Amino acid sequence: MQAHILIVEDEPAIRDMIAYALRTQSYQPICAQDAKEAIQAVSERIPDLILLDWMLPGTPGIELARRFRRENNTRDVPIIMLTAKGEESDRIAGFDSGVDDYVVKPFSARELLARIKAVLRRSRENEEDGSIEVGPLRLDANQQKLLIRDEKVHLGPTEYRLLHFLMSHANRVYTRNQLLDFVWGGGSDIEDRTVDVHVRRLRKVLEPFRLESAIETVRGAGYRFVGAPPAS
Amino acid sequence: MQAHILIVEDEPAIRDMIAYALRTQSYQPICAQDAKEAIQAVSERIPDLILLDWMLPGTPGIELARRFRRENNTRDVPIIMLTAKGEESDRIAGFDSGVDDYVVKPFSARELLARIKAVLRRSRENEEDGSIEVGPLRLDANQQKLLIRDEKVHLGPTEYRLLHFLMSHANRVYTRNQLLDFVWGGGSDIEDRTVDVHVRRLRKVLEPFRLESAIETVRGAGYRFVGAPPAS
DNA sequence: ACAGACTGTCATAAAGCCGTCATAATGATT
DNA sequence: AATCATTATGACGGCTTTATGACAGTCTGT
Repeated sequence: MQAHILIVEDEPAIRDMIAYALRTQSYQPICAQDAKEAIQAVSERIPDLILLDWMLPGTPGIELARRFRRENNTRDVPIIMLTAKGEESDRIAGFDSGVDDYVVKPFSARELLARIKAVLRRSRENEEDGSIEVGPLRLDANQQKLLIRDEKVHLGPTEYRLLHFLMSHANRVYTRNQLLDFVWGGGSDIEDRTVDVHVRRLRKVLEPFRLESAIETVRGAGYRFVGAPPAS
Repeated sequence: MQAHILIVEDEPAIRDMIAYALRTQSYQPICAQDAKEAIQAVSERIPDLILLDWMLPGTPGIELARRFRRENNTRDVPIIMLTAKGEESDRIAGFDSGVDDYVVKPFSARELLARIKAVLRRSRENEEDGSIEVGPLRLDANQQKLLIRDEKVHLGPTEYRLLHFLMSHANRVYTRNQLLDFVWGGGSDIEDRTVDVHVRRLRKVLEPFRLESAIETVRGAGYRFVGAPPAS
């Protein structure tokens, strides 16, 4: 079944370029110039993926993304942001609003298609459950299992929840107490140093895969899960 | 070949949302407000799947599910329950065996569609006689017989149903209570530890074939049937 | 009513997980 | 460099969850 992809982009040249590229890969593009048209298009058919320009006349893209995330019908439709320049702060705001990926302009058709393919695959794999995939790590919600590069790894319940939380809030620092609240649940009067130990256990699990640095220590603050590989 | 899906739901907003979501995926929705309309609709055309609200005015959903299961025409139509906010006790209160899956409100369109897709796929696979084959295991629907590598093994009714459920929902973890719902049928006021014992009995049966690890324990969660062979 | 097959519950053994602590290592500050 | 503060690490005992074997009640068909 052909995937329908909604393009929300005001610049006609870019829009057409994308639409053309999509068609060559047998995707079905649907075009919208602005937020209004996008909403209209979605009401006719829920797309399988949305390409959303960051800078839109009228309603900014980020606003639209939030709106899609709020609606029940579209909550789970993956969104790829098209951002003008690689403003770090923009990207962070985008990820915060639940955007799945972003591509920085100018981008090549090949690059865009690769991202689309990856996001679609992920969403197909996760559609039956609440799995999370970040880099080579895949946390399967149905199975309570962690898959690293197709290898099954066993996690205890707490480790599972901790990793799940960190992965679904990647690139953001959490203090030990925040983690205790979110992962252990409030009320539990647990020594905050206990978090260290569980982080340690997670890292131990990741070690054989050279991924122990995925969980970073932020001295004086807490811990952070970094999604992007250290391809700096 | 469009799949026809009957929606039995009294809340118009939810009904419409579902119908809309179904149409976007080229399913053919048929709506019913209550048990009476549902029966009427079924008599006109047997749907490929039924979405059944748990709380219905008049005849409760569970009652209707039982009825569908009794009738010869509808015995094999898969049913997905739409249960109100995840009160475990609600489900325990009256799930009947034979419900294929359930979705907890509020649910997203994508989640529902994923479940529908999965259930339809399963039902197509088992369309013939209800037999299931996973790896070296073959469960014969006619007789309560399990064939392991051409050797027939006897199972008790409960063991049979438990294994049948696990095999037809392979690779997914189910809590003891979910298994009680699906396999024993709700309302049965049974100690959840009983599930352990039946799992034990199944494993014992599988042991001579070195297949006892086909049913995995997920600590803190429940049990899972793994389709892929463990080592070999 | 009897034999045989099944099933649910319980007690006990085993296994797995978790939180804490003591100590080493690392980083920051002056 | 010395000292203080923060984090990493390994070990341990307790506790919770599962596994397992035994047993008694129920049901079926004879």
